[in-house]
Amino acid sequence: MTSQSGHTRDDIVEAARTLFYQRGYARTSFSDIVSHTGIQRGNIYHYFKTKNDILDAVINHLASEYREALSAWDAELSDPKDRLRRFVQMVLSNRDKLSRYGCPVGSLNTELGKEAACGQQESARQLFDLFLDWLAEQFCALTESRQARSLALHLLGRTEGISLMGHVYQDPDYIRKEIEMLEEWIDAL
Amino acid sequence: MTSQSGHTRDDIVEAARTLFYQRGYARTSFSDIVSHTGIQRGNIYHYFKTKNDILDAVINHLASEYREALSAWDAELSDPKDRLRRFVQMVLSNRDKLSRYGCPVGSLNTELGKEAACGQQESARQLFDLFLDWLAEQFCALTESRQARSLALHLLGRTEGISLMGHVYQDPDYIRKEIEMLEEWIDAL
DNA sequence: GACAGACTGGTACGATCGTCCTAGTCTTTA
DNA sequence: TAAAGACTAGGACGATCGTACCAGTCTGTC
Repeated sequence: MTSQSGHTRDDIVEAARTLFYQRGYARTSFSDIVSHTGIQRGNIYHYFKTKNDILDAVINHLASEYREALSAWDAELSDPKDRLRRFVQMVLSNRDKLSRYGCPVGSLNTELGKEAACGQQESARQLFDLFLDWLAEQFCALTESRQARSLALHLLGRTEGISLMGHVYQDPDYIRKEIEMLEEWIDAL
Repeated sequence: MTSQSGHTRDDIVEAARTLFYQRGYARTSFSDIVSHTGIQRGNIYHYFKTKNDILDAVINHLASEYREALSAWDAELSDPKDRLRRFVQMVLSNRDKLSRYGCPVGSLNTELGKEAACGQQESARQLFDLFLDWLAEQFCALTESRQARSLALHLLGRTEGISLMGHVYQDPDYIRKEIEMLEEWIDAL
């Protein structure tokens, strides 16, 4: 392997991503990552100086993953409404995980947005920006408007609310019904 | 004082309530509570055996506070729609705190809903139940329906989504506009 | 085949965590 | 006024936290 880092680094990021999602960042310790990967403390330290750096890598990993998904949708669908439908469809198809652990982006932002966290609210917010900008583009194509961003924020807020309540009440069926309402909302645009 | 506990206990609960809200439960330590109240460790331990017990007390404190507010609204307003408007109005008037720290109930549930938390998701969920049941009552009076609960869940989800996005983007103005939309939704019921 | 640098595995550190104990003080009651 | 029990203050406990260091191994290059 000529380029730096191999699968070991990826393993750390992947495990951390899952643990941060399922337990939250604060409740996940180095020891948790060690026991879930078999990779030793010092070895992890070789790739990341601090726990914060791991969080950084996880966020970047998520960001590129989401970017890929969005550009795949762009390539796959040309109608802005279809793209919006694809977006809410994602919530629907993830409803089991969402009702178990909540929205990865939403819960991460909620945690990092608190005081005296690690000061990475901005990085986490970028994950929202990714979707926000993409959604705004679609709305812009539908209604030539300065309110495209408002519509994007509205839709994001709706899906986040759905994820949160679906998580609290562990109710995939509620998610399904709410997503149907969102689809009707998109149709009526 | 004949009854057990005086203001000391209340001080602990009040400080913990604020700290848990602003920093999250996991990131709040005994030392934080000590330094924010001036009450010594051992003294706190006299009232609460574990940190979990403090959380319990905080949740109960919030619950009774919310119950009071709801019954005050019941006494003050008779029209179900007015009551619903009062509910969303609460979000509006709290928009500064909401955009700074998020929704107390929502963020607490998000944190406690994670794996390997302290197993108090149920207690935290009761805070939602409080509002959910009350909202369902109002919807029940509007439309004789089995879907009153669905409507209540919908409204709660909307407000939680608004709180979350308003928090992430620290945008009280977004909250204001979204609340206006919710008011129109109530009017059109 | 030896040198450099990426990588691994294990240990040790100081700090802080939540918990616990205990000696002393205040308040109530008989 | 003395005994009882609620309350306070402070320190100490073991465990675990994130961080740091280091001695070995693997691997690619000249």
